[in-house]
Amino acid sequence: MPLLMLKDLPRYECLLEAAREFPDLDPSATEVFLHLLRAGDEAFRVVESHLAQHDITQGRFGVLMALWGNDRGGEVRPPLSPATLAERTGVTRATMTGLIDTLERDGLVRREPDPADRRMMTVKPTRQAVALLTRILPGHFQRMAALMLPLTESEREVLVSLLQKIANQASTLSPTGDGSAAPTAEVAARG
Amino acid sequence: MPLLMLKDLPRYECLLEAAREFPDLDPSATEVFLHLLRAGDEAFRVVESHLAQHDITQGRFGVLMALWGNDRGGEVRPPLSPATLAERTGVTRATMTGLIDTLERDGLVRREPDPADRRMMTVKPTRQAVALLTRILPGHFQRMAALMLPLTESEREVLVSLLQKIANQASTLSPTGDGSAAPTAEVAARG
DNA sequence: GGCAGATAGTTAGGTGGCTAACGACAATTG
DNA sequence: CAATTGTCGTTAGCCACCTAACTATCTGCC
Repeated sequence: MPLLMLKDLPRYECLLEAAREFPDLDPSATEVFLHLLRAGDEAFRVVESHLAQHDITQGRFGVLMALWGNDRGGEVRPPLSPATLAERTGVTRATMTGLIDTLERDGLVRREPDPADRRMMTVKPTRQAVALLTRILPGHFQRMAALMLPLTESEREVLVSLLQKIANQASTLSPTGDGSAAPTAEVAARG
Repeated sequence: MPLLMLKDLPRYECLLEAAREFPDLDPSATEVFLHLLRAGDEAFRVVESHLAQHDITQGRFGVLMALWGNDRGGEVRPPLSPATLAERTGVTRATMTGLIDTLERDGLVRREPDPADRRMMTVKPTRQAVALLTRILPGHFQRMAALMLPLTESEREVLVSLLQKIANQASTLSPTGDGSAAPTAEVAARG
């Protein structure tokens, strides 16, 4: 996707050298950060290129998965609104409007007004969407499995727990993670 | 950034349940995949929001870092071309054209024709770019360090090695990783 | 009832990513 | 030398992401 800054990551010696000039630079932290972004980016691209073979993008796929997940599990659940989809897939409502536009144009989704609240719409997947997912998912799962093939089960557990620590820490640092001023002030104290 | 598909990751029991329906679904692999993308995305956003405070984006920051890195280390190195910058930052040449456009508009880089090869341009950072980086970098390093604070040094080493395994595996699976047909055939064998 | 504030969806404008195709030029090869 | 082949930068068009602002509607409080 769009987030890799350096194709060839800097060697560790270069980080050590740069750390002499910048006391704030933590070489091992920087190294983890760069490897995290690179691994995430490459894993993302593997899946993305597969979805592209079915003429679908990650954003649209996420919407279809959210809709599909809502329609499974026996119980009858109310259809989802654009706002709910935006929240579950992690994009803004404005972005969701665009995604639903293209999905609707391609016949994968239908918009219908919500009978109870006239501000709201409901979004429902069409049969073609279900058929498309049925075609895509096996290969999608195979690729995720193939990506993790080099890792043993215990390595996977370790990796998940370490990634969770980073994600939790990011939540406390990020503006969306609430905390607002406190972490910024602390981090920027020396800036 | 744009790569998270599910804000709240599915619980492991749901993955186990879904695996009964989809024999290709490897629950632990899927879990690692989702955590990897989420952690990468959140870490990315932490840094991105800091850069945004200085009116700069990740893509532009990457270009400036590449230019800055080229001008350091004593030796006189020839200025970089857009094609080289594209390769080092991992985007296409077309994308680099756009990035350089906005950087030039904002007075952070200058384009000059290459005297030796009239197809080529050279891209040089301005003084303002150096000043901007000097302002940004301390906070940038602080944020990377803060993100990794919950990890011990040995955990960082383990994490890097596990991430490397995934990145290597992605290279063998992805179309850019050469291999072209072979991995696809293997992965799709059961599809 | 009536008005203030919150919420849903959209629109407008900007950015950055991609592919495909181009013109200009360089390098190779007959 | 001429022709082919390849490379560089750009352009055009698409998509997805964002923020900010808008309209319509609902909710709650006087």
